[in-house]
Amino acid sequence: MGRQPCCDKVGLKKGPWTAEEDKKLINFILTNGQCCWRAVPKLAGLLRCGKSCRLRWTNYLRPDLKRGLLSEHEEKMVIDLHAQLGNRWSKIASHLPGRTDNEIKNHWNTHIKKKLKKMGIDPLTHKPLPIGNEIENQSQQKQHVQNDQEQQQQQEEQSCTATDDTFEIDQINEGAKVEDKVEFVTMDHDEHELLNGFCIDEVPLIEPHEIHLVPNCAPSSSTSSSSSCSNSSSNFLEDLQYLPDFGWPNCDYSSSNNNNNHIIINNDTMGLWDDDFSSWGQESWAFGVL
DNA sequence: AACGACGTCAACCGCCAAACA
DNA sequence: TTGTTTGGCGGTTGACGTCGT
Repeated sequence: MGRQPCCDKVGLKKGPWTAEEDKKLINFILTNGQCCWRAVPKLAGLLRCGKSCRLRWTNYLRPDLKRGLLSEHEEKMVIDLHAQLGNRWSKIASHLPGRTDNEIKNHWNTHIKKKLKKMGIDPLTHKPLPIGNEIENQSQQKQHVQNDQEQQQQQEEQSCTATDDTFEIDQINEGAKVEDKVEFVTMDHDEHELLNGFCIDEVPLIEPHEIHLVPNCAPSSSTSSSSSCSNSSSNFLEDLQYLPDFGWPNCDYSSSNNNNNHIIINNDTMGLWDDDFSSWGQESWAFGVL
């Protein structure tokens, strides 16, 4: 027999998350790490489906998330990657540290699509839009492009069995678009920059004046500009400062700065996170409340 | 000030591949 | 080997905010 069902979906809450629920989920994950999501709602005292918890965490609560609009460079990367990968948002997101597939997908649909159209570029083909008869041709073109993409994808799949990103990038760089090479070169640089210390213009998930997740070696210098916290989640951040001791095995509370209330988490305490946050690439982190 | 249209984005839905018993 | 569950993904929805009239 297989495993137990994810959730019975009876009496489970749906819709926007409340600050209280967020707090419970954050508290649980920080205490226990990410284990099996099915068990999370029960153990965390949430009337939510495990899937919903996972989504909330990965798309909104994860402390390594960047918030706010995508920078121009990130936008450019998304466009380039979309030209090569199509609507494979998770793949695209994997090249943009701190961004989720959902976020990129939304940004694409709401901002980039329009921008490209304004510029006379078809967001599907990434080629100049035909002059006149645009609307009539679009549906036909969509179908055509879809077929082309499918064919291309099939060819890709046939020609390679490896699926890791490095291989894909190599393939992409060998692909038809020469100009994209430049973008990937700069992306590597950017990724490196991001992984080693969060880029300067990043907008952290948690309001900087409330909670900081910063490299221990470099005190936070967040210059967030226009963080737009969602309605339901703005209050929980304030509540976070009242969270109980998370019980990090080797948390160095003694070294927490009284002014900033930073809690220093050494790398060897991050076992719980290894699966998902290895990309943080930091020697240690400070998770604190201002 | 009131209303409707439009834009944004968090959350849900359904499907699929991988993992598991 | 097979059936079931889980986690992840992309598409879609709907609530909420903003803008224009």
